[in-house]
Amino acid sequence: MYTMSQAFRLKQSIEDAVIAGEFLPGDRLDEASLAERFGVSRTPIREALLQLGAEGFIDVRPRRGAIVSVPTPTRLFEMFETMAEIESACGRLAARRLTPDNDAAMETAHRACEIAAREGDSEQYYADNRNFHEAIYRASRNSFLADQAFALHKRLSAYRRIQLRARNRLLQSLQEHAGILEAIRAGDDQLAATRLHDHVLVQGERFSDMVLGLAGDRRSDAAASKSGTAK
Amino acid sequence: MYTMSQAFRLKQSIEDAVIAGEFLPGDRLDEASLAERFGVSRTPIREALLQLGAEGFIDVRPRRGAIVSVPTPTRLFEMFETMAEIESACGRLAARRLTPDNDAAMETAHRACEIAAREGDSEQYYADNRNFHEAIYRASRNSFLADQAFALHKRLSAYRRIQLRARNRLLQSLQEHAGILEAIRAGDDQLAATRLHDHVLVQGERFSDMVLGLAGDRRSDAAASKSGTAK
DNA sequence: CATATGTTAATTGTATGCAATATTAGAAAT
DNA sequence: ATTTCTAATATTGCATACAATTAACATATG
Repeated sequence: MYTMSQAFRLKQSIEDAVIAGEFLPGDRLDEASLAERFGVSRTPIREALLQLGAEGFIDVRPRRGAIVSVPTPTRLFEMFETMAEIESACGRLAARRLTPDNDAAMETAHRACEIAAREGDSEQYYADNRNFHEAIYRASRNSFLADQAFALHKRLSAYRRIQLRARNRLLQSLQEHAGILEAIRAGDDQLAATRLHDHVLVQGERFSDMVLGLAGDRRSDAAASKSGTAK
Repeated sequence: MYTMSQAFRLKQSIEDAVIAGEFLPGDRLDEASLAERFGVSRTPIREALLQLGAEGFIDVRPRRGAIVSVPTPTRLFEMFETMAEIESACGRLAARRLTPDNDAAMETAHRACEIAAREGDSEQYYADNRNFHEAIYRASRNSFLADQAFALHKRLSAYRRIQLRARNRLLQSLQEHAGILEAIRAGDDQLAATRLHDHVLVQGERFSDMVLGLAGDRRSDAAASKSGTAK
């Protein structure tokens, strides 16, 4: 099936590049250079950028070009809080509807995380962690909710990656995963929801604390627009 | 400020037309006729369609054009279930964080619903109902979550409208609103969440029952792709 | 030296043309 | 009459050209 449009492939490529950290928040994505880089005209590039903009991945300001979104610390916290609520919902449903297939998928992903954590391989853990969370999304047996969850997960990946650098955070994360699995398997939807909520939100809180440089205050976001500039 | 691009205006216009029911699920949105209708070239039309596609409002299939999405009954149920979870989250946060402004906004919207319901004006209730729910989204004091909620609310509007036609449903809906408000004001986040969840999900369940033509089975969605065709 | 202003350069927005693909209509065969 | 294959038709995808707007820069002025 080689019937896929260029614009769609480009959308994927640009998204991947952003997720991989090749383009940092604040970087400009001008159509001409991207067109040259991918060996196409501006048209499919534009179409890809507009779609990514509609998905919230990047900011496309009329007449002023596209940049990788630079959320304020407050906004970032809100995004993590929303992620926490959505993942909670997935866990709640998963606890009620768990099937053997979904259980096995979560187990496999969890085992992979365990290995990566033991070896302190944060890059690998980052990948396995994504699979673990995706397995939970699917276990909700609500494919629409799962899609929404995964989309937001991707949008936050740039920030989560930074958070998972610390080694002890890796082990703590793994332990939380175990607790989540336990609750889902016990069919305790309430507990699964709160454990997932806390697991996700602690990342967001730690991250915005990190960005703010001070703990416990998420109101002051004046210094937000000063981050990353293109090389 | 007349600096807004055509593509953006078109996106809004097409979205409005879909929400207003001018284009029904399944209707084809071909670039040429839309271009003629709006007096522009295909380019900005294409850009608008691609953006709407990225937001999930319409389906753009490569080389096969765009159509207004035709969710299967199962998919529709999943969307309502997701809406229920997101609205729950909004209500839960609102119950914890309620401010006088947000309280007043909800009250105003609720009063408007009350009048429309008493008069049996379902078209008016439809509009006021949207405001009421939007007031709850904002009361969550998480603007990102509120945006997500509103976006999904818009996507479902075509289906909710049909549901609200019945008069007794109007009065029941209003009563549920009262209960939701009560729980939020009492600061009972748990109760607010479950009441909102049930309020939203009952719509989804009733609707998919309606689509299926049979109650209690949401598995058989074979007849899904048979709905609306362009005139 | 800082600020304002006018001109130039760079970038985005839209239109048009052509190529590639899908859809439809028609003819032929069963 | 129904099905299948082929050819005509229509529609989408991409490239290019031009127009409109913004950003950058130099120059003048306080």
